[in-house]
Amino acid sequence: MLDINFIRNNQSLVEKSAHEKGYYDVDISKLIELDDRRKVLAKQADDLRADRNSLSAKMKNGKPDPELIAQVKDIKAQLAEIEPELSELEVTIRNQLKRVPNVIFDDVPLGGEECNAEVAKWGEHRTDGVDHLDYAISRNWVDFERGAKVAGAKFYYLRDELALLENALLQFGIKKVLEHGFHFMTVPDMVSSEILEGCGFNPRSSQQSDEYYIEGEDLAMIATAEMPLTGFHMNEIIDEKDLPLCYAGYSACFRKEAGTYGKHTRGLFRVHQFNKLEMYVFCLPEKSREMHEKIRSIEEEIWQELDIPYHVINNAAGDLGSPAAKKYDIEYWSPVDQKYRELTSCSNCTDFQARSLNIRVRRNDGSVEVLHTLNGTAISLARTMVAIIENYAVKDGKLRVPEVLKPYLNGESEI
RNA sequence: GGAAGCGUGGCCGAGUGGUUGAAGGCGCACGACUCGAAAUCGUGUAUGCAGCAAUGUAUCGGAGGUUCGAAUCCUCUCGCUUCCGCCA
Repeated sequence: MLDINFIRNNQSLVEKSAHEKGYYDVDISKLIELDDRRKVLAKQADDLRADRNSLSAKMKNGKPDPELIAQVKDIKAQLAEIEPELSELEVTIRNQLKRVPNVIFDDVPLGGEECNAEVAKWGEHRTDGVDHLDYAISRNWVDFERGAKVAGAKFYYLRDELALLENALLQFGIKKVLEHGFHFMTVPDMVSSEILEGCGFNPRSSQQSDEYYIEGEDLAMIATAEMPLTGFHMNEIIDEKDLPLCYAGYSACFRKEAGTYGKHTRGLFRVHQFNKLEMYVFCLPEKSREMHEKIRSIEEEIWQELDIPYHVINNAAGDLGSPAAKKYDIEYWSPVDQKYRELTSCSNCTDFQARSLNIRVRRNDGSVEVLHTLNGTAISLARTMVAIIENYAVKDGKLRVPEVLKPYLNGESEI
């Protein structure tokens, strides 16, 4: 969430960003009015408490004075009138505040998805591709039918070489993130609502929530390791000298994907459960733009080494989530569909998530401020396998193995 | 799941209901000493909110309650540890 004082001082900017992102359901002026009221009440309550405290202090020697006690009781009565409204107001303000999206950077294209700007392009488009699902089924590498039998549509089994390919990709991904100084981690696959909402995801009550929730518990299955990685440092103050903190979390990811039926749902591209290696960075505010470029370059490096043609887009405002100030997507060129498809994304969330979860930095000079967080996909395995099959499979033949994956597949050049 | 114990500042660790936002130590910062360093000594060192500031106020896992006054008492709750049960 944003800082209420920032919102006060930059009201039009905040409103403009919310509008550009496309969800504009919070009345900023009203929010500021609520906070005005909160300040007045808080001041009154503080003054009353000051009176109460000084009167109480007069009775410190164990000599209760009926006169003073009566006065204190009167003050308590006044407090009792203010406090409920004050605490209710604080909750309301926080809830409203959580709904105000992060401000976009000035180099984010305005408009909707159609305004996404291509900022880089790599590789030669292949003209012939192999449909990944037909191919994988023909090799008996994937089983959606039995997946549906045990868990429902969009659940699947991977087997034999494809399951081994997934493992090889993970090993390759781990190697890459280690090379770039990330700490490899495995994480809880469930998080509490506090973490989920602090990351800027829609709450359980929301119609748009994409998460699976555990009945009777304040828990959700994670949609990305970004969730537990953000929560990792909740309520902590990190010394400046320890930043940046770079983590790469591997987890299963669970998404309901409600309402996406019909949008390229075939096969492994959009499923309810997949595995992903996610990069996550906590850094100084003035370093986050630079770090964002670094994460993007790592992602590009991965696709180049896998030799998958791609382009990078700077997502337009209407395509950004609530927490992101700027986001890059890497889309690979699908030779089957003759178009680009999303493979990874990386976002600079500035201080948006960190403020919600109270994650701060203690500067060398002793001052404390909210730090910045960023996240980026290292490798999303199911989708990457789609891209690899499309680019590397030989129709009615074997799957050629990308050079960098050979070490993890017994040195085989085809499987 | 049953029983017991414990949750205090960046960390460790004191804390008879009343100058306790909190002793002491560690760590850290600055200063002195030194050619420099180590050691030593001195000073400082939680966060939120309001305020230009002085300062006020809140916070000792969380939420309620008792009291003129709660880190200290009561209730609930969450987490951790240990023992038992169960189990990859």
